[in-house]
Amino acid sequence: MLKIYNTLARDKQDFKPITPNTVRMYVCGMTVYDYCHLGHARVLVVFDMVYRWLKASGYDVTYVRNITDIDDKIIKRAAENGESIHALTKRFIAAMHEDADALGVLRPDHEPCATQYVPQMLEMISRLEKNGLAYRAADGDVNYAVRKFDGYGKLSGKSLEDLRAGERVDVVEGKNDPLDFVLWKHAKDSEADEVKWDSPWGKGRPGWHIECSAMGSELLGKHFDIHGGGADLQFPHHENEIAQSEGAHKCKFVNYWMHNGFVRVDEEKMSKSLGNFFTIREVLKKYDAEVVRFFILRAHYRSALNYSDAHLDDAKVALTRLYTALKSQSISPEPVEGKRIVGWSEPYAQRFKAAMDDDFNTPEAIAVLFDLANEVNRNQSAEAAAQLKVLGGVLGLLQRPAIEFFQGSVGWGNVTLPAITVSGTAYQTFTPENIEKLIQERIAAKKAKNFAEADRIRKELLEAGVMLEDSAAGTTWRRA
RNA sequence: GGCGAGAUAGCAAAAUGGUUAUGCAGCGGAUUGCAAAUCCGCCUAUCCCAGUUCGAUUCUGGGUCUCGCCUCCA
Repeated sequence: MLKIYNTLARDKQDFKPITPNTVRMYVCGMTVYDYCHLGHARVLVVFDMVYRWLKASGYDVTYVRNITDIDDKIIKRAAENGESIHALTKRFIAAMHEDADALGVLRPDHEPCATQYVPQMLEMISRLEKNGLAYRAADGDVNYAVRKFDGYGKLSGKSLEDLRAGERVDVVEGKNDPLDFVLWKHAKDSEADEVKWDSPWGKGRPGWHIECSAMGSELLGKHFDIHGGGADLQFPHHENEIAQSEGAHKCKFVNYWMHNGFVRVDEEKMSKSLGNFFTIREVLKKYDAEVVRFFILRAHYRSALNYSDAHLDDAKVALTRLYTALKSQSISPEPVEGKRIVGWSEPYAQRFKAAMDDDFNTPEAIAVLFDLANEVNRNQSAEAAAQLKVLGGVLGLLQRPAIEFFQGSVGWGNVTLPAITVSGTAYQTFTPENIEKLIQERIAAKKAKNFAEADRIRKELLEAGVMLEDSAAGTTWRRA
């Protein structure tokens, strides 16, 4: 049985869906005003893994991941760029999709944009007002009256007293309580029409938290199974979502709250405000996207994950070992549209499943993959290789032809090298064809027992980034 | 200041009241023309101090250090 660490309970709990065999899951996605960084990559990959595991476990899953396409930062950035909100968000939504696709992240079933759900948000704010939980402030904003909601703080483990005692809660004019948060922001004269919607409280735009409550209940119902996001959303965002949803609908909002840990740089949280972030596309220039995905899944989703080139290098070598095992065997039958039935009764698969069922313990599941690779290599087992590929596929890994992983398909047909001259011919361009010719030259040299020449070719290719490997079956190459 | 999470070998990272995690690196051997890859074997570990226990890295208490949330943040 699947166990999930529930932030609400601060403990692992048996997962019991509200409706048998179905899971309804909502994850807080991106605010689209800039490129995604590695922290975003982690949320994308982690919950993609959760989504895949739930499906592999036989659940009928509805996965919603929202897009915040209206907020202060977006307005500010659009103004700075001198472009419309829509043009800005459209651009970064496309960029986000590119990044997510590269990382092997499946598209969610729904990807709602906040601006498309303003009526549902207004409806919810009206309910809150009716239930005595919202009030109109002097400045025209509509705020949520936190102290009127019994149980505020149950997710984050904070009490209103603790929060008020905190040094960092500023008194904000217009709020009855410093902790009250905005549901509806009144329009300002300086703002473009594009960010103004009509409402019973005058023109304005939604506060940040309300979109998730409104879109969640619209697409998944008032009460659903799983809600996820980065650990920094636990408070206040998710706490406020609970207050809004339960305050409006008077029923439980979400059964299981999941939060992934941060990506760090030098033991510090990677974040935009600290400026210590690496965008996904930046990293993908240097590292294969699957290596990045593997790097993320190699750590447990709740623990901190330190980013560094050394760690990515390490992940690359480790993933190479898995692909090497796959390369040695011809795997048949090929998966049909990525779907192959997993034989869960097999011992390795059982260990894999037990690991995944234990709060998505991907490091343990990946350890099983390495044991399987050893099995493949030791016994030349095509069966083990097939299983390795299937189980890897459950994590969204190992699905490319091994040769593609080793030789890569991007960007190096045109790289010019210091010429490697063999038998009077100078090879100066880095193409698979030239590499193949050099391999043939080397084979000829070897046959002639001219090992010095054979070693020279191998060495010069290695310096150019191509590693040759001899085996009984012939010589193969891979990117070093 | 309030609340919370964590400290595992050279690095990364799981698990566990007693028995090999796993990957990388390192060492020895097999294999190879030499390498690489692979296989076999080996080496490094549980922050500190008490307590519970036949036995603790694992449980309890205290300490030290690190990180996070309390402000936008995945």
